[in-house]
Amino acid sequence: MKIDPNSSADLSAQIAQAIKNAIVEGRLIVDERLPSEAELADQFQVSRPTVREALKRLAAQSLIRTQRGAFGGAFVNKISFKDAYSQQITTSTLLLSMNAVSFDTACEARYALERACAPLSAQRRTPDHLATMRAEIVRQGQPGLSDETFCASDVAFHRALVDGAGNPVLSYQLAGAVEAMQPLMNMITFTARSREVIVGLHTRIADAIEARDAASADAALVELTTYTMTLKDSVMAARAAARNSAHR
Amino acid sequence: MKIDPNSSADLSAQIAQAIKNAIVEGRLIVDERLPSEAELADQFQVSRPTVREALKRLAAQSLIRTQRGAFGGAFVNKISFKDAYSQQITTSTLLLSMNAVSFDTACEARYALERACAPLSAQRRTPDHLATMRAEIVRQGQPGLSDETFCASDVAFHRALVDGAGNPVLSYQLAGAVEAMQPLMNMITFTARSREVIVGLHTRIADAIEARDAASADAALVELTTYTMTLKDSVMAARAAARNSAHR
DNA sequence: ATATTTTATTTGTCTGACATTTAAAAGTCT
DNA sequence: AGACTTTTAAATGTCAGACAAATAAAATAT
Repeated sequence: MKIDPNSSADLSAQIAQAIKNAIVEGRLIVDERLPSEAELADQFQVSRPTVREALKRLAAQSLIRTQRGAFGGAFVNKISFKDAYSQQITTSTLLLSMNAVSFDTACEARYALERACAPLSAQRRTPDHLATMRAEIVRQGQPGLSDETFCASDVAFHRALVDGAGNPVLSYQLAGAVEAMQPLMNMITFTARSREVIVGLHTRIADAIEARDAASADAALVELTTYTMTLKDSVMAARAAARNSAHR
Repeated sequence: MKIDPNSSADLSAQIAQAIKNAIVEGRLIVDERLPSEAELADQFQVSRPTVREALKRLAAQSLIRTQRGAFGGAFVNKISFKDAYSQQITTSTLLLSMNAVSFDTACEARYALERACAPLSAQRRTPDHLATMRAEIVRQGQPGLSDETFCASDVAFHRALVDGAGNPVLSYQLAGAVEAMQPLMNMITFTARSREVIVGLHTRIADAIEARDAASADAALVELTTYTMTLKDSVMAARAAARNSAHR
């Protein structure tokens, strides 16, 4: 592992990259201990604070974990699906908000991916997944629910659907798409009528998944996609109208 | 923004989290300048090195960028699709290798997601996407190609297919699934015969996308999924056989 | 008016020190 | 001998102060 002191990049960034490469290329394996900070400083010919900044960069990506005390140190971290989930969710969320991704684009992506999971979920869902879906449907039908709570339940329903596919890689990929949509969904005010429609579609989806009927699940998801988009259009139109009348 | 000096977590981790929350919740907006390191150290009642470690954590996640000099400092970074791509690819790749995700699981996820893109790609693909796909098909047919180069071309082909959907969110989500599969695909030795089959299926996919025929594209993708899995099975079987005979 | 130099500010890096945590090793008691 | 306690060494976490390097604004010179 070498670094170039004449490069324009920060030393700590170079060191972090060098160690990251070693991990990605398998030269450092899970749970292997890195040299101590003092030894790394020696190897790279930099000071300990610089090494520490590099290690913090890696820790922020869950690539290493550190432990204090004798026989402590920095260890190559086995990145868990949970770590990867949360990373993906924050990245996706910021990506959508900062790049002003349109509701339609995000919505299309989300439901396209979800439809990819539905046939597998119809095959493999367990009673647990069905129970979660049914429970969320009940919650969504309760009166007096805030829009935020309704949205959160919506996310939980769809995550159960996705998890039903029994493929952790799919669940991981979908986590970003589904959760990152939530802030956008929160902009919608759900009337009693629209909640009724959504609960109806959720019920059809749950029924189809329970009956292992992939085609029906897909059809209901398509309808849900369309309905979500028209719902957003009408909410936007209503707001525009309210703004116009207020300005006169 | 407050931190708890009695918490078990590192001060730098707490500070990073506090600033991250401010960004995610929109209290700090894109291109806004954070206070200087000295001011932050003052605010949080810690030393400058500690603040710096916190900032490096954020920089590692592309949440901020720093600039030296007068009127420099740390600025909230607009996370780009490119940033998000590369983060997702390394995370996905490590997730697969460290958690010993089976070839079948990763493969299933990848093709399920890709099939989700195909109908959209059939609708919206530009001549550019088609040209890329055709060019990669030609490359894949050339003799004397190493397995690695063949795999890389395979990835390029499928990325063009995905990008054809014209939905950057989908492209971003798929980048992880497609690229992270590459190390697993690299374990396969592609015989002349198997390359011929794959090129044939790729041609059918490109033809279908060109003809805006979503159903045919889907059918070809399903065949490709099945074929990839049987290919991997036969490679594994051949290796097992070789091991057995060598041991006798 | 333009070009150059100066200056102030800020990040990047280094040195050295002390605090805190932790597990192994040594010691003590029953 | 075995169980408990104390000591110790090694490592990360934190701090203070200093200097280097970059950079843009301000001041100066042409």
